Amino acid sequence: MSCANEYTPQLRARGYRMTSQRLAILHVLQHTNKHLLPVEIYEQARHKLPTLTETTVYRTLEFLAENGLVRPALTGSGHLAYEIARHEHHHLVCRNCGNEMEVEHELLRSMYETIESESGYKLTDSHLTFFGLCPDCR
Amino acid sequence: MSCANEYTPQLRARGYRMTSQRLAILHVLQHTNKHLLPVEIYEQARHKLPTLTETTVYRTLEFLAENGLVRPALTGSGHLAYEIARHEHHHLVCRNCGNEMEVEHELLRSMYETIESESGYKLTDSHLTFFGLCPDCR
DNA sequence: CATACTATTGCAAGAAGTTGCAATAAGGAG
DNA sequence: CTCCTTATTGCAACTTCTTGCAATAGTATG
Repeated sequence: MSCANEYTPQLRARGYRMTSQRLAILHVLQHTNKHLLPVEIYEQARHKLPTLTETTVYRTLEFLAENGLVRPALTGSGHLAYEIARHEHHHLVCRNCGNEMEVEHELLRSMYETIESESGYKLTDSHLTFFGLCPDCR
Repeated sequence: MSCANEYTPQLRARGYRMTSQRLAILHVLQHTNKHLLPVEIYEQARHKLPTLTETTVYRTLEFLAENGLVRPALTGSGHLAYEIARHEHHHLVCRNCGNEMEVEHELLRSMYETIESESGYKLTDSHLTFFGLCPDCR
């Protein structure tokens, strides 16, 4: 079917199934390097799988995010967009021109530790978006 | 009118107006210590101002957030909730029981500096939510 | 390969959030 | 206090997102 098949065993191991819908959505996300809105994913995946519905796209994205195959990110306008889960990172968005760059999760490791020891919580994940002015706009 | 009147000069200074709608919404947020969803704010503010509409609530919250009077926060289910802007802080949510605590922004200062020097961006604000397991659930 | 179990999907209805535009009302000026 | 400018609101239509439920289709088993 597709290169996205590498994900099948990951789902199986957790008792879930690989379906053509999940495959189509993963495929779209694998072949872009930016994060996409649910509608954009729907439009693109529909080319491969015309029977796909928006409902399924929303549910699938939430499902894939819970299982760590994709990552949600908050856009500047406050909407959720998704991207394939590669190395863990966060986003830094320019408030002026909208330009974006990635912030390596590694940079935040010591902060994670500080928060854990101060709070007593065991951190599992986080949802971080930083806003600012890029070098060109400041 | 209300204790929220302290905000009037802040808006005036920026060329905006204080209105009964903004006052009612600020009032609601001032008298709770948790963050509220737009619908909840609408329901509560409506008691004081029955002519208020949901449209206005959404627009007002976005406006107040842009002007630093309220802060948006992402809930566990991925929705935006709002709270009055007091000291700057972020949220730590338990993935198991939903319990929440605040993370002082101060704790993140050195990370902010690291990000600024690595990226060349000037950070203005951020949208951070941490997830994990609270002491009781871990 | 046929059967059964149940995870997953599609549909339809509904809830939440957004947008354009004409009407309203802050608040500065006379 | 009245008039004028224009920021802000309410309305209505629309888009986006969510939910319940019956139908569908992966996949394990015999």
